[in-house]
Amino acid sequence: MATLAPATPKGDAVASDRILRAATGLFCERGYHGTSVRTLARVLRLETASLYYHFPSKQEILFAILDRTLDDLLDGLRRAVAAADGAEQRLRAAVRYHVLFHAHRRQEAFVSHSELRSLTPGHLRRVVAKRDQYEDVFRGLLTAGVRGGVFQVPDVKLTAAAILSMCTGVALWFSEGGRLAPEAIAGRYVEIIVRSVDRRGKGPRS
Amino acid sequence: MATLAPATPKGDAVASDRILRAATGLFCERGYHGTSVRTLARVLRLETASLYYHFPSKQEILFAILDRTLDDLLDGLRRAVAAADGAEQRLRAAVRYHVLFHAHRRQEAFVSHSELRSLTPGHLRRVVAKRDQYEDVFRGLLTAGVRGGVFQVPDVKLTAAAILSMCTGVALWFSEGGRLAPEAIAGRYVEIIVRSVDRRGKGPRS
DNA sequence: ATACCTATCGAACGATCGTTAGGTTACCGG
DNA sequence: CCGGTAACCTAACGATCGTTCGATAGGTAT
Repeated sequence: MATLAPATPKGDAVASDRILRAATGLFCERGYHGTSVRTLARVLRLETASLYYHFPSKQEILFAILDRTLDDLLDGLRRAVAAADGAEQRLRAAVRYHVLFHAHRRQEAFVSHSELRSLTPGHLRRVVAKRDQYEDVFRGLLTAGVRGGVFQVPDVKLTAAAILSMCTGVALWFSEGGRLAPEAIAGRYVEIIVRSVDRRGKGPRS
Repeated sequence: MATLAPATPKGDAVASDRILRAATGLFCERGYHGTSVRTLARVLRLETASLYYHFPSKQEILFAILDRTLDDLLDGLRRAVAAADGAEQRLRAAVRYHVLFHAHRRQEAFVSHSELRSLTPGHLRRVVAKRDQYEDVFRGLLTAGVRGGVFQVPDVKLTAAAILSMCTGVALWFSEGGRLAPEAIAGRYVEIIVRSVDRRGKGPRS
């Protein structure tokens, strides 16, 4: 199984990691523009000026969150897909990984989707490039399945976007103490998606 | 077919509608907290103070956008569902309407989802109540289909959330001049979703 | 002891925030 | 021609914004 926890090995993190974690929580809850540097500092029991020892600006904090999250997401996806064989199993692994990531690392995932618009143009370009790579993996999986006669997908680009929207939505409502555990949710989502792309499904006109 | 255009009949709108339209665009692009009242006024070629003749506060502008959008959304959905017969046709109509709404009124739909967190607690409560009603319609459609033996859905609540996430995602990427027209997208989404809930789909274990 | 580096602090900068008070214009019914 | 009202204006309020400056405490190496 791929790693889902953040990359910090030790119990208490480096100062910059503490900042990023607190910022992720606040950006998730109130948004980037809705969170002041003073509020972030107060949560960390620091003075405002101290933050600027670790990060040159508020914008760089946001970028660091998104950049790390996208790296982990893309890296984990490639691992998960590489560990599976066959088009259907690969798609199952990809969907499962995506859902688990969005459940376990809900705040980071949510911020990474909701605060794209708060990025500086240069930062946005870099983040979007990684997100496109991520989407390309899913398109590749669908295309492979279609070529292999396992899937029936009329429009690969559209279907990939639909699948990702659906799975990413988990980050909007998932709650740790909720009715369903991440693994259970992932299992359901895998079934829903595999059904919808399976060759043996019903045709376009009933 | 249900009405998808905003309720303003005349070519040039009332002042408050002009404000709401401009605010929707800005809130969609930069977010609520990322949009200043002065920016909104400049776009409208008004002075800042003039806005306060039409709305008592910035917060009320946001609420008006979300409240109207949710009303239109819920009203249109009920119309669309009522015009169809049978569980599958009703679900098709609901999905189609939802996708068309999120394509045609992309900005309002996007703001209604992304700026929930910027609402005052009291306003949030009212908006969430309407959103829950909306989701209940979809749950009801799925439940009816399961009872009627048309659908096979192991978890209605989860599936409804998944379907709505998927369709709502259209508002994130839809572009008016894009490759696919709203009707084409809606058609694809209907097929994807109907396939995934159809009784005759593959079982949970291949 | 001295020099240095890391991490923090108090205090303040100019800019911008949402909002308000009070005045001005244009039109409309009588 | 007049009173009233709708729609807008200029100007400013106190608060908060992101950021910077210079100082300081504690640890480590020389």
